[in-house]
Amino acid sequence: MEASSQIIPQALLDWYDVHARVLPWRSPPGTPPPDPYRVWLSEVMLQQTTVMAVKDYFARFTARWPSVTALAEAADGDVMAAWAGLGYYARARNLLACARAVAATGGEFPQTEAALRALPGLGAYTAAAIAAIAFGERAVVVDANVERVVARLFAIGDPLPGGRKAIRAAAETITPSSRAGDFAQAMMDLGATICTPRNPRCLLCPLAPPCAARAAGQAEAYPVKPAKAAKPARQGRAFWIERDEHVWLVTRPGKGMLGGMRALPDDGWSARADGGTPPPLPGPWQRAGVVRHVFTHFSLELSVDVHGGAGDPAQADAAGEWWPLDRLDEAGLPTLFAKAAALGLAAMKDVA
DNA sequence: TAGTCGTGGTC
DNA sequence: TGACCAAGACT
Repeated sequence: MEASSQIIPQALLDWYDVHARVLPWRSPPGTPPPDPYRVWLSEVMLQQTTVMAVKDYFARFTARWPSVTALAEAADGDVMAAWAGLGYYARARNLLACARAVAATGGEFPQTEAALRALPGLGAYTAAAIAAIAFGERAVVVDANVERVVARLFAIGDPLPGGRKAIRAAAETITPSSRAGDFAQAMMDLGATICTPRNPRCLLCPLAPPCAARAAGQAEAYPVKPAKAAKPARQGRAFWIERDEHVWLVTRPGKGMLGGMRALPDDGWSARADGGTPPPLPGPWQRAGVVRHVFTHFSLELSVDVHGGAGDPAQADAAGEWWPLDRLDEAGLPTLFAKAAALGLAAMKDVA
């Protein structure tokens, strides 16, 4: 590697030695790497998710399942319920699949980027990140932070997603062969705290001297992103059926929206269309309220209706279970249905 | 390649 | 207040 290409990583690592964030899944700069299990778990949780949101979940998961073999032996429903509220539930399904694959091959994570990439839920970013952080491999780690830092550093104006090829090539040129994990985490810390999407703090940036976008006074203009499509507004209904201090809950199909999660029965709303399928019991139904929830690609106005009659959905050939109200917080409802359940619960209390 | 897939914080 | 965004993966 030429001397000039080491200036950037060296400046970044010097900055990281002083300013590294202290995080539960991280070891301090220049110290031995953390347990690969904790690196893997944190990386999966951090996909498209903020550090603040992950912290509590990481603590609960590691306390309950201290190793990958312990997690591999967990029941599916327990893991899904523990993940409830964190979002992108395919990650939890893949987490279990990955833990079981690792446990089945001896309980040790593979130590190379290529082998990690083959595991469920580990894409290009996560495989590279684990290889670098847990095993010290010189892997080119490119997440949204790195994309932003590199696009600005080299003033790469090719719009995403096509511009990712040029960004990756540029990232390759500044990735050092030593301290691979620290370098990757330093890039992400820089992107999270200094080289932010809006109002970057260039005056505090250790990479300001060589930064091409900064020199042009155009840091915030990079990376160039395409305009986003408008979100459709959908409508649907959820149904609260209460008997003897229990509520009727279903488990959603394994794939698709909120897949594998417990939920209130609903009318089949989706990103593509409003709901419309009939309720699990004949009426009368009474409107308890409306929940407004915004997903990544659509918004939903979900009416919550409570049942005011008799009948048993279990005898109406519906798949589900009676869940005790005093343990509702253990049901692992995703946020949308947790909000809906709060309305249903309150409405029934008012009646009583 | 482009669409799908959650949630909560920020400005 | 709404649009943007976060340590992306999968199909």
